[in-house]
Amino acid sequence: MLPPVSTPIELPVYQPHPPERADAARNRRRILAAAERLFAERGVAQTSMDAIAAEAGVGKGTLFRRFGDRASLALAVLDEKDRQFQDALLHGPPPLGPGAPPCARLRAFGEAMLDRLEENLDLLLDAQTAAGNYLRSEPYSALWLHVRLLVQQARPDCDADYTTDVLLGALTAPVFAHQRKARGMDLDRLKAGYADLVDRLMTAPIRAGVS
Amino acid sequence: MLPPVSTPIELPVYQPHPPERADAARNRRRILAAAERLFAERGVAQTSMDAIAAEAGVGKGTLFRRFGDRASLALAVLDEKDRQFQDALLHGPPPLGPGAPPCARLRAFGEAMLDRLEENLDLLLDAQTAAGNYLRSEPYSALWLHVRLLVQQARPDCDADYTTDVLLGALTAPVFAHQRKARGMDLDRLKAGYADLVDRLMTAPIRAGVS
DNA sequence: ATCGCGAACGGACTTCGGTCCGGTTCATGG
DNA sequence: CCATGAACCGGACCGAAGTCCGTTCGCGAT
Repeated sequence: MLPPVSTPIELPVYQPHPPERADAARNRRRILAAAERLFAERGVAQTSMDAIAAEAGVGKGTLFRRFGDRASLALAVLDEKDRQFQDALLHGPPPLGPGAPPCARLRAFGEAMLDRLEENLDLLLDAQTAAGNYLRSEPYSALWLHVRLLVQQARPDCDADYTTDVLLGALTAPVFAHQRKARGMDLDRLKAGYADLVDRLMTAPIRAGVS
Repeated sequence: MLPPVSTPIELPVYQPHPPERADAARNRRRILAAAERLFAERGVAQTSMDAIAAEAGVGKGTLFRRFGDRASLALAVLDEKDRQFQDALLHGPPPLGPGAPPCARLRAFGEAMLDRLEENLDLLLDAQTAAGNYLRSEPYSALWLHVRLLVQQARPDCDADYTTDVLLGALTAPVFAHQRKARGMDLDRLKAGYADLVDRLMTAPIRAGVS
């Protein structure tokens, strides 16, 4: 039990970003602004990369140089939008922020994430549809570490890595979209379901035998 | 508590498939064979739809007419490969098949699914990377109903729909790929984690309060 | 102020998934 | 055996993602 924390291949090395050139910074801002605008006015799925480049007054090559691919751009736009969410987690008031017991924080986290999904579903779908590259992204890693820490505090006797994956897997954009749209489950039901999930995972008897 | 089973928009109507024309059937077989061959010999990701059409000696239009899109083709190929898995679930020996207690069947199901993921990861990644169209597919629905039934039997006092999503969410191709490749978790650890997940979800105290 | 270099730029180009539509083929009724 | 129309075929075509590479330009050094 309790397998070691695996840091298998590459741990997140500090990247000393050689300082960004002035025009590069300008273009990055332009691109993000253009993307945000177009996403808002005609929908994420209806917006091509060419259109964003044009709207930003920038070549396509520049766009891809800075953001790599469509999913990463979506992620970057999203990142701007919920930077506040990011540090509500770290420095905000309880129960989302520090100060509340870990279980309560996990529940609050789920609720906040579900609201976020409801709010930015298109963007999140786009960002997560790169066949798992999303799971390697920096924003996801941050969420993962956050949850993992809480899990470890609340339930030191389980495989925290795995449990974290389960909890975050339940807050995935495609799953959420399906629950919400195809099955018509409403937001409150999902919140209740998640809260119950946390409860059950965190309060279950230790290593229950077969049933 | 216990929200009603939602059958929101369209329930699966029986489609009386007007009988398939001879040439159509022949081409479908050719395409599946070609796809399987190319996937095997040069990898799923490296195989374009054009290449499959060419290998099958068939026009591109035909390919897309029969399978709709890339993900669906992957799913069809997969379906051929694990038809046996499908009915091991329904008619095979316990604990996978009927006869064992639901909890045991859920654990066996997870183990089998993980083996399946290990075996056909590329194919499954491809099939599931259609931004959630996979979740509407027939094979997925079958798995979902299977798990849902077991959940309901093992734990009649919870939101079975939601719990089912959680259990299947933990067996998703992108998550599996990330656990396996990026984090280097081995298969046994995942199996243990899933079994423990089932245990915790099914044996947790009823409606535990806050902690 | 000038120079030189490497990073940044941008748009033509390639690739590939997916659609369209005119021509062909299969199955059925006469 | 033939007429007929529905279903099917195939490849030209399209739009969008992502790459390439010759050109430009910011910026530290002289």
